[in-house]
Parts: sequence; C-alpha cells; structure tokens
Amino acid sequence: MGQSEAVATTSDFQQMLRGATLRVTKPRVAVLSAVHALPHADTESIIREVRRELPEVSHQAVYDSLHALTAAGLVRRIQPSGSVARYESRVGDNHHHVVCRSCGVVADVDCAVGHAPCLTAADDNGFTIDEAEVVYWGLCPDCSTTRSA
Amino acid sequence: MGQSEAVATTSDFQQMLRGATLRVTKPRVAVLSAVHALPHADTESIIREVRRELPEVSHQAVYDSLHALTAAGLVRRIQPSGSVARYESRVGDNHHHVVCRSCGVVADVDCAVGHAPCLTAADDNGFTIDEAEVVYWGLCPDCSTTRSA
DNA sequence: GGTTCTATCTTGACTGATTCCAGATAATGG
DNA sequence: CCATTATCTGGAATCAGTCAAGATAGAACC
Repeated sequence: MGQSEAVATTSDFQQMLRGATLRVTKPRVAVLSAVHALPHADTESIIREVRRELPEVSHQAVYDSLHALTAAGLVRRIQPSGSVARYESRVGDNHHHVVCRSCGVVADVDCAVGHAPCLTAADDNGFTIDEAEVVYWGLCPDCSTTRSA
Repeated sequence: MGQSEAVATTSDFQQMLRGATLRVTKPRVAVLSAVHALPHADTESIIREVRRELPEVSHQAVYDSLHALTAAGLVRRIQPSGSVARYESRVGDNHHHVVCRSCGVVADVDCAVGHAPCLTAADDNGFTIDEAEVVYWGLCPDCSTTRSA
C-alpha cells in the first residue's frame, strides 16, 4: 500500500525479513502478512488470522514475531489509552490516528500541520524529543450516525 | 496550580466533589488530594499515598474513585504506550505530555501550535473529532545526560 | 549436500494491572 | 432522625502480556 500498488506476496514478505536481517520463518511471514491484511488489528485478531494459515502456531510465537518485526521497523505498534496493543504495516511516513470513543476503531490520518507536526513543543522541559505521536479522539461515521440520527 | 496560587486544602477538594455532584467520601478526598500531590502518578503510587492518610482503603475504592473523578472531569487519565495508567490534576487546559523512553517519567508541555493544535486533521475519514492528544517521546534531562556524557 | 551453531518456536506456568461480584456501609434528601 | 441509594470492602476472577526450559529448524560454512 504505498511502496507498490500490488498486494504484497509471500516472497515480498520474505524479502522484507531478509532485508531487515531477520530469519525467514513461517510464523514471521504469516504474521507480517496478517498485519498487512488487517490494518490496526489487535494481537488476538492477528493470532486468528495467522492460524488460518498455520493452525499450530503458539501465541508466544506471534508475540515474539510481532516484537521482532516492530524492533526491525517492519511494523509499528500503537496503543491508544484503554485499548490493547494494535499493529500496522504503514511505517516510515509521518501519519497519525483517529480513534472512535464508542467502538474503538482506528483510522489513519495525516497531520494538517506538516511533516513533523507539533514536534517542537513550546517548552520541552529539557527533554530531547525525537517523536511526536498524535491521537485524535472522536466518533467514527457509523457511531456518529447512530447517536445523532 | 492554575486556578489558585495556594495549595489546595481538604475543603477545596470537598467543594470540587460537591461541584461535580459527587458524594464527599474520605477515599475520594484522599484520592483527589493524592493526584494533586503527585502529578502523573500511577495507580500504585496513588494507593500508597492515599493509605498514608487512610491505611484501610481497599485498592478497589481507589480505582472506583479515580474512575468517578475522571468521569466528572476532576482528574485526567493518561496512558502512554507501554505504561500503566497515570493520573493528573491539571484539567481543562490544552496541554500535552513528554514521556522519557528510558525512565518513563512524564512532564507537561504546551503545544507550540496554539490552543487547539493539530485538531484539524488533513483528512478525518468522516470522523467527528473532539480532541487531539499529543505525546512527545524522547529522553528526559537525566537520562539524556547519562547516555551522552 | 551435510554439519554445526544459534536464533527461534513450543508448551505451560506465571505476573501484574484492572475488573467483577455480593454483601456491608455511609452520605444525602426529606 | 429515617429511608434511599450510591459507595466501599474483601476476595475471586479475567486478560494481556511475559518468563523459562527444552525442542526445532534457518543459515553459514565446509
């Protein structure tokens, strides 16, 4: 979705892993594939998706794979307040998220301010800031309609 | 710190509770006091602080009080990724947080962009956005010094 | 292609934060 | 002061995520 218009294939995932100096294993390829197939999915959903391909994988293997992929920068972990950890495949660009207060669904948004939005705090208290993470809270179209209509 | 220059007293806390149509109970006053005394404290620290006044309170009472106070808008709950829930007494203004990647300490910052920074996303996907939450990640002065010096 | 090394995977138990439940208690309005 | 009803207590339960030890299987080299 971004680097190519075609859907990523298994060999694409294998190349991604090799490119990150990670061993190519079935669980990892399946986890990477699942994160690409289910954007913003939580761990449980990812485990379910992975087990459609590999019914025998342990949840531990999925957790390990997610950690390895996150550390390598192939996936990104996000965790809005009050929600479990979620993972997404869109990495490297500067985008943020909208979270629905009602149903918890997450969507991508680009910040209006520019490339490094809000990265310069008014007073940084002496901190060395390297990233600004923005979470917008509100209601998704479905929940919004349900409440007002 | 903001509405008054003096340190808030017990009767101040009681008035806050009544003003929010909440019953005035010892645990609630103590919890409210603890949140004011320990900015950005996690639940465990708050429980410890509360028990210095009321050694007998159950952790459940503290959790309930924190939820009630949060729902009433008297305290604000924040939860950076990978951290437990933290609470702060500074509410109503538009400020954000810096979190140290190394030690996890949290500090307040005002956003450089203005009053409602980044509140207008480039493409809101049809969401009705009512709040933008910003978390800056980096190193606090102490951790920064330790690593570079 | 075979061998060895070592990271990865499996299984299963465990932790720690938070929530649920039922009964006892206490704050509020009259 | 009494009744009503939200709140508090104590303990069990849940759930995401982690830890540990042994089994397994990529990868590099011969």
